[in-house]
Amino acid sequence: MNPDALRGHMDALLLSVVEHEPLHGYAIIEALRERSGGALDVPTGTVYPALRRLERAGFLASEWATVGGRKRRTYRLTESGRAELAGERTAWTSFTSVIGRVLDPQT
Amino acid sequence: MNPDALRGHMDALLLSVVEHEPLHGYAIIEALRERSGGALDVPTGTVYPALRRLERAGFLASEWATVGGRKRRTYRLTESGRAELAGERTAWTSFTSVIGRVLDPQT
DNA sequence: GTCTACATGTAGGCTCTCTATATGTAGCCA
DNA sequence: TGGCTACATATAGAGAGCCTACATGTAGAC
Repeated sequence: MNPDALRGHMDALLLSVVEHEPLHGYAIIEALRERSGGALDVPTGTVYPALRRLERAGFLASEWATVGGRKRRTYRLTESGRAELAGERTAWTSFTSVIGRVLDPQT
Repeated sequence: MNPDALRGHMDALLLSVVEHEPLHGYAIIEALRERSGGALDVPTGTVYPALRRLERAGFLASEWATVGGRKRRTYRLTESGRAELAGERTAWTSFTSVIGRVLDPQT
């Protein structure tokens, strides 16, 4: 997967994966790998800064927890984040429609 | 259309649009706008450098022409570019499949 | 005692797209 | 004559975000 292709879609992926259950960074990476059937293996250097950015933007909220002696920062979707995710899904649909039409014109 | 979303897909768009007929930069911008139903309005500052990059990469070849007193640099797809475009189309299909699966898991 | 899995984080680089600007021709209109 | 719009190409610099590489630490297995 070409890294640049993810540009501008990472937010939607991250928000989507914590939609129904709060997860910490490491678990988010694993969830992305699982949901994508192994195609998405996003490095920590991408995910952690992105999560902080999304929290700053108000789309995520986090709190620390200690599980099995290890510290985790668990992120959950805020109301604002839920709205953002809905918007991202709509944008994704129109995005694929537009690009798809250009790549394979039904002429 | 969020500019970042185009990242990594611009090449495919540009190659696709000159697949069946050579076009010059200005015409390429118009073709993208038409094919996308007006959704894609790519600025010249994006297209011209991108075309040169694709030519340097060997995917496009260009030659100058003068039409109606105006100079045009017309780009055509090379054999290498044709192969690249095919690869980009395959990549696009798997890309949309992967992201789509993460955004809307059929769980 | 070492290795792997778990877990978070930052610094710096890289690349691409965008905005803004520059340059010039052709044609229309007042 | 002057101004406006469409046509046509090009570059400089900014901005953003994803990546590589590195740093740090715990827990458990062998």
